[in-house]
Amino acid sequence: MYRMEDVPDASLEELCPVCGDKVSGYHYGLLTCESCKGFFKRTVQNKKKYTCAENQECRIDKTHRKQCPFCRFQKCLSVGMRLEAVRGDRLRGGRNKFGPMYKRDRALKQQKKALIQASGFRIENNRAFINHQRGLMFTGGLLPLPILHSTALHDPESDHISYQPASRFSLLPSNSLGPTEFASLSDGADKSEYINNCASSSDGSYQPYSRPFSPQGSRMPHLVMEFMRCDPDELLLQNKIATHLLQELKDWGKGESPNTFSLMCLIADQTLFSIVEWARTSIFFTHLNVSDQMKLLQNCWSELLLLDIISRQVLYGKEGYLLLVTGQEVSYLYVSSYAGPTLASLVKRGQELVERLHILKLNRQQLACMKFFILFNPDVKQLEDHQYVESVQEQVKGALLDYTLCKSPGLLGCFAHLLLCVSELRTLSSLAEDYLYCKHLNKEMPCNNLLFEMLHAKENCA
DNA sequence: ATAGCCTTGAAG
DNA sequence: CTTCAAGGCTAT
Repeated sequence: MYRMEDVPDASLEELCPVCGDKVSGYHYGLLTCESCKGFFKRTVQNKKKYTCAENQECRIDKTHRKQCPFCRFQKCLSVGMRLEAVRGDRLRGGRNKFGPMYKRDRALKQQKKALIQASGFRIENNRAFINHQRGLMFTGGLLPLPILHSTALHDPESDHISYQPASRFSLLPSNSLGPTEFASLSDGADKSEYINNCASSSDGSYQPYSRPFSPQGSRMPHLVMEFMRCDPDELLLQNKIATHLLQELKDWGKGESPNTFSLMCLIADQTLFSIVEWARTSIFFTHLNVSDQMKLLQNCWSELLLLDIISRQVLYGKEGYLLLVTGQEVSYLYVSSYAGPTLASLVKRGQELVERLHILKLNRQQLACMKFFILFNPDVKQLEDHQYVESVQEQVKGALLDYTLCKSPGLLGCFAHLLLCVSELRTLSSLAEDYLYCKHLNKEMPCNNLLFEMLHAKENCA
């Protein structure tokens, strides 16, 4: 019996993010199967136009992939396959500019594997995950984790927690490129490099999400595209936070491990760092002076943190489980057994919000807008550049409205519902802050961290 | 049209 | 030289 880490090339054990078939290598930006590689090539080379007979949401898997080329191609694009990697000149052989990216992705996977080994996680067989979602708890798992393991209520036999294989997410989404790589992609006049007109904006900058074959009705406002560029990639984030967490755990000492609550604080803290980093380097925010930046972040950190958690459930989560930023899944059964009444009701309302956003079919584009909407809150007191913040929020609102109307033309209420969700989020975040503050008063909170500082900063403002 | 296998050729 | 992701070929 093979263990995952003994398999010669684990990357080939992964599944095609488009259809779930066996991966044959890197093709057009990421690991895919041979058939989707061919399909993507044919489509782009021959400039094929497909239409969907259904509602543009056909399920694409190994058996159904032939049925709707429209949805298959949509999925190709949405998981991050690159139009630019299909050569306009049909030149054969050699390498293109994606080479270094593939190399980096390999290194990342290697690192992740090492991480998983070091931490005692057992990665699940992806095939098992796709085929037997129901039975997973009993078959795939075997996961007594060092993390999330210290509460007496957790029974390792019942496998409430499982490791979430990263390959469910797009492995190399368009926005995982660094700035230098953006530059190198956009100025490519290489003879073997096919830059599609539609993939480059008029100012020459790279626009990952514009697509030449986009169906009518999903044209993306320019601003939404800008937001998407600022949006961190889930897999990179997962790696970063998992790495950090492991380091912290090592520092913690061998003997005792932190309790579940402390662990959650560590994770929240790291997430908060990533949120601040996101804001710090984002469009519009960089134009503000530091003082206003601080005020905005102190105002909305908990909303953004909560939105991060909730959106993860909507976009990637599965029923009955809480998906952590580290990729682990925690059964709600476990959560509720652990939580007191306050936390339990928070979690319940959170789940309801997840459900509402799920029904609204929240996607990453809308999420990106919501984050900016929350960040640029003109209600924050004593802003030096109040007018600017207000105008940004108006622009964000406009972009979200445009995008949402394009996306679901029939559903006028969709936009309004999203705003209602933002408002519910605000309520929940305020409750969550209260909860954390109580924890702090009871001296149950670790306090040398950003989470604690944020909690404190607001208290001083109020 | 699809998808498995083949050939090519610049980068390392 | 070897690698391996690009395009090409062809039976289904």
